[in-house]
Amino acid sequence: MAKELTVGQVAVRSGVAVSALHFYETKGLIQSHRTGGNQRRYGGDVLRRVAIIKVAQEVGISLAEIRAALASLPDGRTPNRDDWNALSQGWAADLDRRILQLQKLRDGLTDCIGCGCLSIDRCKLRNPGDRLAEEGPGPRRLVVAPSRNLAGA
Amino acid sequence: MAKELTVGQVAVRSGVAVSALHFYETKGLIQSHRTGGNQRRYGGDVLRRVAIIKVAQEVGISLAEIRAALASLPDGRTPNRDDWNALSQGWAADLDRRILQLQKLRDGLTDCIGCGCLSIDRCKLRNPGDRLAEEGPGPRRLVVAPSRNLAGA
DNA sequence: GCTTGACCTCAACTTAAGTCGAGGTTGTAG
DNA sequence: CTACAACCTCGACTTAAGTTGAGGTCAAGC
Repeated sequence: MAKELTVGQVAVRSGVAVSALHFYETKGLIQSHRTGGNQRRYGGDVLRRVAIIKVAQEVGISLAEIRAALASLPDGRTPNRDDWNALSQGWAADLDRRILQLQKLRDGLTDCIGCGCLSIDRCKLRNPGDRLAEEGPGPRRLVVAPSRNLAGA
Repeated sequence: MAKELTVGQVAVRSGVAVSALHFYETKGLIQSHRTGGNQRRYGGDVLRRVAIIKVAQEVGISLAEIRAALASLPDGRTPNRDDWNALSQGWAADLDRRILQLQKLRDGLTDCIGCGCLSIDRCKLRNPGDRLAEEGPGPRRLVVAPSRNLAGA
């Protein structure tokens, strides 16, 4: 068997706090088995998983979505290159969408804020791409982080 | 005087919940004066301010940063086009940085996750642009939302 | 002049992604 | 075999950006 890692070792080698590793485990993002004394031991692939988690987070993906994506990895065997590849495909596509959205936003920003046209009702920034189109008054749903559903990727 | 608006009217016309308007006021993002009966009344420019707040949020700017930026607007007079323009300049620049960062991330994603090179120590995604370079083990500072300081804009 | 809807304050709750500390156990080096 | 570092669980705390509700007041139409 490959060498097993303790939480502390994983923490050092992944650059993630022990508390975060515990947290990820409670959220089902990583797994461990326990020694007789109830201490966690990790297989080598946990480092890869943690790396994926951090990269995905940096890209703006929530832990819930990451969990869903990681859940699509094979359960029995160690994931191979194709498995990881499938993951990255979906995220790269999502990233593309997000980049496009930001570009649209940037292009509209100067126009909209700067020029005085920001009229709330017909401004292209306030209503980007028709979303939130016509829902009447009252609170809109929270649209701060515009990441789409990519759990199925 | 231009017509004054109640919170409810501002809520309907801006598409923001009354509770959010109260919240923005406690945070110093908008102001009101009060009637004899202690009810809020807003000037017309509040709609503009709220619009800016929502647009900026969509772009990923925090309320604290928005507050700082709005604080740079003239206090006595109603902000004019140039004032708003100065605001948008800084944010557009920040947006550009963010877009570039995301593009770098996307380019690295397939390479890094897909190809099997994701080695934690020397991966270009795990250490994008040298930040977080060498700080030893232990918890890193929170770097989930990579927006830079733009309060001064 | 009263009823009803809009408004007021304040405190508690929410979610995400963890951190921190207390109090107790394990494992390993000397 | 003992000391001490590393581990365990659990609950409370943090920040952002609000929402929800309780308990009470204001204002406008009939």
